[in-house]
Amino acid sequence: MTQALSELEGCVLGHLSRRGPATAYAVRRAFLDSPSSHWSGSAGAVYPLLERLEARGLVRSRKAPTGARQAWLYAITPGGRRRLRAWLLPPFSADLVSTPQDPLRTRVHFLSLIPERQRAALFDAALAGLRRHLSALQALRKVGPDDRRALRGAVLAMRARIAWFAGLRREGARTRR
Amino acid sequence: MTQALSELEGCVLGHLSRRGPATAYAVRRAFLDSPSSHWSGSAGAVYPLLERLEARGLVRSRKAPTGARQAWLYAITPGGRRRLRAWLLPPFSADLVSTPQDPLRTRVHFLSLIPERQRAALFDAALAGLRRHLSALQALRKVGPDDRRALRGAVLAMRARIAWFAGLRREGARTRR
DNA sequence: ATGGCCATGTAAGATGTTACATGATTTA
DNA sequence: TAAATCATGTAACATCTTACATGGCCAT
Repeated sequence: MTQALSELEGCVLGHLSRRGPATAYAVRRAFLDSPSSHWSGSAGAVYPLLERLEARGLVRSRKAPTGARQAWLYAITPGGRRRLRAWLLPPFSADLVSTPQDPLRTRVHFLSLIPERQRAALFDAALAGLRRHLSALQALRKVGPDDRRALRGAVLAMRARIAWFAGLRREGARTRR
Repeated sequence: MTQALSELEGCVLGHLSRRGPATAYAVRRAFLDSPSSHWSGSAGAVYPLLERLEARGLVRSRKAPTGARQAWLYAITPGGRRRLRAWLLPPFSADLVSTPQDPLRTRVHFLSLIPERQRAALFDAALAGLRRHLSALQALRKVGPDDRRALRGAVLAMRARIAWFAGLRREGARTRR
């Protein structure tokens, strides 16, 4: 009962809580405009999601004119705020703190399938890509303190991945001689 | 055309490449037994996935007795090996190197919704969970060099997250006075 | 006034999950 | 030999994605 919020549902409720009532499209824009978004903000995700949240009583909608057209304006309910707080606050389930999935790590699990002499090129390509992405992150000028704090976490995560691959490359070079 | 492999497809092909022909159940076991698995190894994922791979010519199956029952034994094909190499080796697409999703970071994006006085408790709960998970990682005794290298990446990622939250807590303490 | 983009959705498909069914094998 | 577990799937459902439809708005 009282099913927990998914990540996407938490983000949508969080958006409504911070910005006030919004149309589904405005919620989509927040995802479409976010540089770090893991989700595409696709209409087929957001519209049904808001309907589900309304069926659960976490948001309420009313028809409202946006320009000359009618659209549904969604607002978070008191119950929605309670659920959002439960999503945001401890206790944190194990999958929140466990190691996030990393597609490069997935590939490292199969490194033995790659001939030794090709591995250095793989490490270098990964390092180049990781550094490029880190630069892009650091070039972001986030406005709010929330984004700033989250961005710091992303930067630290990227530095850790770079240090990891740098170590792999050193180890490979040592092994090869 | 020649659709790229998904993460799960890459893992399954990698397993078949390393271990040789296997039944769908044996592939499932690899996921079920893996401590770090992001995937559940559910039957409903693995069985149809192998059928899709066969339809694409990347694996081939034959009926074979496993004990007294018949089951499909899947083997990777030469085309499957080529595709697996393309999945494993550079060039790496942007989403491989971009910051992996972190549910704690998602929540930090909404930290402003939490009263200041409750944030320290949040940071402490996160730190406790992160440290517990790091200990569990370090307690693992992985056998192969692949797992050892991947595990090092996971440990570094966890240390980075811990350092990040430790910083957030210090910052919060400084702000509060 | 019209061609292109913005806003509001809907539909179809991909890919995962949990739950179920069922026969073989092991264990108490 | 009965119960539990293993092995082999299938089915129903959840939740994303991309692609489509459609009407309003804006710039030329």
